[in-house]
Amino acid sequence: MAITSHDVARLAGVSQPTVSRALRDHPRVSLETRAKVREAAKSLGYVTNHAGRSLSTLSTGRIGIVSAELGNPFYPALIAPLHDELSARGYRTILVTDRGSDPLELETLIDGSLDGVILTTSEIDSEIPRELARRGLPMVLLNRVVDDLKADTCTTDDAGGAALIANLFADLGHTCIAAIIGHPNASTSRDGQLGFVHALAERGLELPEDMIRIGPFTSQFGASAFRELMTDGERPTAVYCMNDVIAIGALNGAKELGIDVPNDVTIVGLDDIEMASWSTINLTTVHTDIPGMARAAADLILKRIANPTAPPIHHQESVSLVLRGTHGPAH
Amino acid sequence: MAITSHDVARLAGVSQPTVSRALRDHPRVSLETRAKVREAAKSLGYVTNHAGRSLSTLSTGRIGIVSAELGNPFYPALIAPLHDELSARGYRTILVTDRGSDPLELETLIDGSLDGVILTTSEIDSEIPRELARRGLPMVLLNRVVDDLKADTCTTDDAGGAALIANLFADLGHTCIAAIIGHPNASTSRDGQLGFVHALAERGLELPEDMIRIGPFTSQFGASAFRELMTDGERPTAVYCMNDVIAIGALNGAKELGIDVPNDVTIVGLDDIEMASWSTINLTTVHTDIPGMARAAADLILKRIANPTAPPIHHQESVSLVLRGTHGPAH
DNA sequence: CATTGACATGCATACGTATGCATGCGAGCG
DNA sequence: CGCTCGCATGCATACGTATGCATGTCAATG
Repeated sequence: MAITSHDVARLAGVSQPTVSRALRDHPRVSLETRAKVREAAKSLGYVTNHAGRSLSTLSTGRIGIVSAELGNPFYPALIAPLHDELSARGYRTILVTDRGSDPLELETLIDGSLDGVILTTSEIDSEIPRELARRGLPMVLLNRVVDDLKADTCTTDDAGGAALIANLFADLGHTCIAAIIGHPNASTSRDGQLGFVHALAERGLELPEDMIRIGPFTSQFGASAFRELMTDGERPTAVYCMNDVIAIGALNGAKELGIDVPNDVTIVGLDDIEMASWSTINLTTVHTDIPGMARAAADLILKRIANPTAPPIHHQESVSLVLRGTHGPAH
Repeated sequence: MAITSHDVARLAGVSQPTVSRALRDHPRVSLETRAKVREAAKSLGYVTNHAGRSLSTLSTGRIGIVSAELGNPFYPALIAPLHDELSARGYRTILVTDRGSDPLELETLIDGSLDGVILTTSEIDSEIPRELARRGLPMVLLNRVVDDLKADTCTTDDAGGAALIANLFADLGHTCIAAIIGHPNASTSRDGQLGFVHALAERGLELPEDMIRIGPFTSQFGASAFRELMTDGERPTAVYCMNDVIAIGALNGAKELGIDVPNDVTIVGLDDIEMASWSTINLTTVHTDIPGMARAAADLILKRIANPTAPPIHHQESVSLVLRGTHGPAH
């Protein structure tokens, strides 16, 4: 059915190996033969079969990107530049959407169809990165990290970002402070929370238990957690949200309750996704260079593929405060 | 380096073909041997090599989804249920992000590494679907369609949705009506525009040239087009946006200009993505059953793979109006 | 006890490509 | 004119798995 290099060889009047060499510009094929083979291949519409090539070369030219939360715009924003960078370096990108407990996913990563894997949504106790490490598959942990694993990582300064916000709150005179935090098995949540609490403490402030809400990284959760915070017990005057999606959910919750932001309450996010800059949102948040982080991760995985035994590299992207319209002084 | 079925065979004391059969529960392998092989495979951590299997069976168990605009939340919302449905039916999903003129992309689709392809962002004159058709690769056109091609399609009733909006505008008494439309080489744009103009005409209304803005499906374009419409010449009192992302951009533009929605102007979108229901957005729009459409597309591609020569099927998803907070009567 | 048949397994090979090695050819040199 | 060398190409094979066919074993049957 499909056209093979044997078909091309027959048409060009050469052997199959010569076709293989000619199409990849092997220097030991005469220019004349190369042209003849090229023409035959073109006229037949020949495309090198991936399974055959991959079986023969024991490499695939494909890198997997594992992401669980495509619905969170942070991830598409991360994946697009990753794809572009890898593509420019001659690698194809396979997006593996990790939808929870699908055992097929792990197999997809280790069945030999990928040269390397970039994990973006690992949890602290994830088995997948450990299994990949065990099998020696080149891997980069992007964004979220896993404990006690010798692997390349590429992260943002979550603790530093949280500290920026803690100091902003302190500068604005807030004393009753709340936080809406992502699930704690994401390293970003853990590091952000620790960084936040630590920085508050340095300013003589604290984050009491009942001012913390923990849940998924969704706007729905942001909204419901915010409503809870504003209706149960004492009302906070400033709310730190672990990412922009949660923060936007909190803004939705405020709208529903008729609470004015920033006059009644300050809401701040983290990531600076594109939506945060929309006029209808106008969220004060912490900026990270997402494309820059993606390019660094692309670089790391290619280095790792080239040299599987080099010591692990840890790249950390710096952060900066973006003051927009959702913060204000304590009243 | 990697474990092969030969290694398992050696450990289990059987031949390689027996390993192959045992692991796939071939009935002609004794239960005893199956257990022995399973144990050997498990202890070695054996995973079937994809290239080998694919080369031998001439099928891959993988379906490609081609999407260009992951940043538009419509597509992740479409891809997630597609992935789930295909996964439940035993197929893996490969997301191929089509980033414009990358010639590698086409090769990725036709190099034999996919059993079928679902195209979500084809343009009317796209070469890719035609090339796939020429090569007889099973294919479904989802969301956007291509002219003069015998292929399965799965679309929403774009013209019907646009007509719902036209009638809403007419019912509300609007006479000065504008439209912000996506690029015209997307079939959804063309059909939506035609349906809109036609339905307006039936109500004795029209859409003048200078009330139309055409551009990409982004919120940035929605905002800039809206600002133009409100500052050049006569001001429309109702603006039809070709999708929710553009509509939200228009809302941003309105905010920047200090224009009140819906008192000063009516803005309506199309798709009913999740963001449209957020309290901070609260967009009046047209609802489509996105997961339902995805499931239908999954069904179509699997049917097509099972029977490549059956006549093409055209699935159309119906639509309904969702009245929220961005429409109002003409003043 | 010989024959048949069901059943379990192994052998050989195919899938498509890439590569080490051998071969053949022509030119250059002594 | 014969030898050597370089270059272009073909041959054989490897990559890992799946499958048609042949083979072997054992129990049941006449």
